[in-house]
Amino acid sequence: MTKTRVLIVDDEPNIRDLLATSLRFAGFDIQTAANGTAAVAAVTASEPDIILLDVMLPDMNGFSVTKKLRSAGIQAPILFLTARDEVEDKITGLTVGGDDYLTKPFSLDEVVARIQAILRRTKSSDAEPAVIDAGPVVINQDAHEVSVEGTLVDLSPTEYKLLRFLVMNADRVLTKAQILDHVWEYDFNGDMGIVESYVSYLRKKIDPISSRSLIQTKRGVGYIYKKYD
Amino acid sequence: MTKTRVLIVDDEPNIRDLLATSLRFAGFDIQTAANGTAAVAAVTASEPDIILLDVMLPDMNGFSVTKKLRSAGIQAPILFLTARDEVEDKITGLTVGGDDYLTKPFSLDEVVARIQAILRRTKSSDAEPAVIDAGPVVINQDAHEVSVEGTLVDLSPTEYKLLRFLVMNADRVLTKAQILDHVWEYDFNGDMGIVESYVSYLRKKIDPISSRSLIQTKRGVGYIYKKYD
DNA sequence: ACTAACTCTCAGGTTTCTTTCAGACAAAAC
DNA sequence: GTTTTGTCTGAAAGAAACCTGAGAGTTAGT
Repeated sequence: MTKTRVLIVDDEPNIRDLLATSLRFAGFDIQTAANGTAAVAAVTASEPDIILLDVMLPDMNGFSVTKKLRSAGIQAPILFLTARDEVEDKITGLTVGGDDYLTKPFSLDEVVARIQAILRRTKSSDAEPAVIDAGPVVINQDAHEVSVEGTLVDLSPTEYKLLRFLVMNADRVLTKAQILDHVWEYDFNGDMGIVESYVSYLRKKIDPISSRSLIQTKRGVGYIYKKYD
Repeated sequence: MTKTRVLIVDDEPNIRDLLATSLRFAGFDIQTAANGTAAVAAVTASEPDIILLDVMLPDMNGFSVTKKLRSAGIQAPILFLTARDEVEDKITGLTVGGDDYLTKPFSLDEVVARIQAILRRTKSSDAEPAVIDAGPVVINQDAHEVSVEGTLVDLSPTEYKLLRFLVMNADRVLTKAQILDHVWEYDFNGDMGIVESYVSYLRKKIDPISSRSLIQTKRGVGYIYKKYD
């Protein structure tokens, strides 16, 4: 099975590198472009399976790039990236078909999740399953629902992302730094105490349902979710 | 199989030498750089498999160096080194992908362990296995778990590091000085009595489970962990 | 505009870990 | 058998890591 090809189009080098590094680690084959013209050139060179496209580029906007891509016969789904205050006006009408959008600043874990969601919706055989079954915890990513031993639990957005990250890395210790860098938005610069807080919130919600302690503390190292006891 | 190449970037000559010597002994192929500029130059000369990068360098900080490296197309994972009091502010956003960080002062054994953990995650082929199976003692480094004859044992961070060091050097006598130098932080300046204390703690936890004495004393020399009787 | 829910920070409280030390103990030397 | 040397271990102070509740500030929904 060949890797899924992702084209990243963004004019900020920081974001490009951040996304490239993160997605490459997640197993994708990455290409980048800094503007619309380069993007159009890149897709013809090697057709990507999905495109990450910043809506505000120096040379042209999201509409123009999309139009150019589509008329060049590119059918790859697009995940639009946009600043929070541009959302309403710029995005409406863009996310047709399998497309979706994400507001900056995003969390790296969320980008990966969204990409996989799109791949799942649009054909692509090499897609991760929508349901993560990890012992007592089952996460349905399409429905955004979490159940512990069959019981549905109501989680806040951050709680959901944190649990998903822990569960996707089941049986492996994650440091607070790693959790912070993957689950929280990339521009977050608060302290790691927030991870402790959210672990505490999560435990309060999911531990009473289960017969055991699902999220364990590895003192001096981090946290771990164990699939089996 | 060719050796794993490690690039060490730190402005303190002491730390550089300490790391270089220790990692060379651990079987790595070492290169060093004293600042960000030299680091960028070094990676182009010979691409390393992993980079040890001090976050506070005289000419640029961790962000800048990382940015430069990434935009130069270097995809090698990075293990960031940082002073304890810089942690909160300087680190957030750095441990993307397979990256990780370690606070100074660290223990040499820990550096090697972290490097191997990163290589394991980033699938750099020539990686040590996550599970160390040494007779009765089995250490799962991903989960940070230790079992003796199948029974899980709960160890403190230092107990864990000590046992891992003994087990990784199974069937070889280790002097208290060696143990102190590898397991404790490099600036530790207490006496070797602490090794005795911790050996005692370990024995109290693991010996009752096993049918034999796992850590043996070589009077006048040091300690040895024997895989088989 | 009001309310509810969520995010984030902070500090007090609690638990666990580290380190030192002194006396008990064991092995080798004489 | 006694001394000397080296090792073991329990106690205890202090430090570090972690947990959690309360509250301020923000956002989202009605």
